Amino acid sequence: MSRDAYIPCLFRLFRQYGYDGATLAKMSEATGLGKASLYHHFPGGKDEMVEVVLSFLESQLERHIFQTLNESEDASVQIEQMVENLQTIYDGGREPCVLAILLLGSARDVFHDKVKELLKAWIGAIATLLVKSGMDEQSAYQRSEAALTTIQGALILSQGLDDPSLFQRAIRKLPEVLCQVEVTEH
Amino acid sequence: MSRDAYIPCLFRLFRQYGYDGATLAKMSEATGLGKASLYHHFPGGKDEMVEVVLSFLESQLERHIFQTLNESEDASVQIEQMVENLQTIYDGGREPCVLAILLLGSARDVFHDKVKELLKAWIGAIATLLVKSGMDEQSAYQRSEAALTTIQGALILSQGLDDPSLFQRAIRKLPEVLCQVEVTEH
DNA sequence: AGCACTGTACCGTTCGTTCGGTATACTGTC
DNA sequence: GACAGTATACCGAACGAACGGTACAGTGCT
Repeated sequence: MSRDAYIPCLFRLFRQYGYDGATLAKMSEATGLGKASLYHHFPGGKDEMVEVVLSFLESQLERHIFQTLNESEDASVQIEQMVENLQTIYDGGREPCVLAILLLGSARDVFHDKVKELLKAWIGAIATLLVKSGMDEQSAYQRSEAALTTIQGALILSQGLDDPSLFQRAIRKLPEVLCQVEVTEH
Repeated sequence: MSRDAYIPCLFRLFRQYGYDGATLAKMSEATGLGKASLYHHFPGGKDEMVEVVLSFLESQLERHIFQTLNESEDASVQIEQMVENLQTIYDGGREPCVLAILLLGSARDVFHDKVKELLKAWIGAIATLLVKSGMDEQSAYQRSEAALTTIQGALILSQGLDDPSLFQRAIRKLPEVLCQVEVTEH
C-alpha cells in the first residue's frame, strides 16, 4: 500500500499525543504496520513522519481553507464558508490543532519554521481576501491575526473546559468581526 | 533546602518541554539535584512534580491575577493591572502557558481536571469583576471567555510567528474589549 | 543516636532505530 | 512460457540509549 494511505493516521496520532507522545509503538498499532515497515515508508524516521504530516496539513489547508478564500464572491460569504470548514477540520472544537501541539513541547525547534510558514500563509490568505474587499492592508492583517488568535485560543479553551460550544461560538463570530466596519464608541 | 525552592525550576521545565519532554535527567541537571534527591522531595515522582507545579501556578495566579482583580477600584484599572502582570508572567509573549502544554500532549487526561479548574477560576475572576462593575452576568462570562481565548491564542501565535509583539498588542486591547459598552453597528 | 538529605549504582521498561530476511509482483531475456 | 533479476512491501528480532524509578550506603547536622 502507498505510504499516503498511512498519513492521515499518523496525523491523528501527532495531533492527539504530540511529538514525544506519538511513539513508534502507537503508530505501529494504529497503522497495522510493523515498526520496520514504517521505516520502509519513512526512512527518515519520526522526523520525516512529522514533515509528511505537516505537508498533509498544508494540502488540507490549501483545499479547505485557502481555496475557499479565493473564489472571489462576497468576502463574508467566503469567511462563513471557512468557518464551516473549521467546524469539520477541528470536529467542532473537539480536536486540537496539530500546529499548536508541535509548537509547544520539546520538538518545537525542529519544526518551528514549517509551522511558522503555515500560520503565515493562513493569515496572509485571510488578509488578502479582506484587502480585495476594500480593507486597508494594515487593518486586514491585524484582523487576520486576531482571527487566528481566536481560532487557536478557542481550541485551547474548548479542550481545557471540555466545552466544544465555546469554539463554535467563537468562530461563528468571525465573519462579523472580520468584515464589519468600525463604528464603535467608548 | 526546602522543596519549594525547586518548584519554579520545575515549572520552567514543564512549560518549556511539556510532560513527556521534561525528563528526570533535565530536572536533575536544572536543579542540581540527583535523581534520588528529587525523589526524596517528590516521592510521587513526575506526576507529583506536575501537581506541585500546578499548585505553584495556582498560587501565582492567585497573587498576580485574582488578587489584582479584587481591589475594587475601577474595573478597567484592574484589568490594566492584570495586563501588566500578564506581560511579566509570560515574558511579553516569549514564554508559553504551561496550562496549554499540559492540555495538549499525552498527559492530557491525567491533569485535565486541575487545568480545567484553573481556567475556570481565571474566567470566573474576570467575570465577577465585570459583574461588580455593572455588567450582566451572561455578557460578563462571555467576555471573560473571550479574554482568555485571546490570551491563549495570542501566546500560541506569538510563539509560532516568533513575534512577541502580537501578544502584547492583543492583551493591550483587553481593557477596552472587556469594558467598553456595545454600540457597534453593522 | 536520629534524621534529612544526597551520590552511586542499579532495576525493568520503553524508546527510536536497524538488521537480515521473506513474500509478492513486475520486467526483460531467451 | 520459463527463468533470472529487481523493486516493493512487509516483518521479527534485536540494538544501544534513555526513560522513570528504586535500593542502599553514606554524609552532615542536630
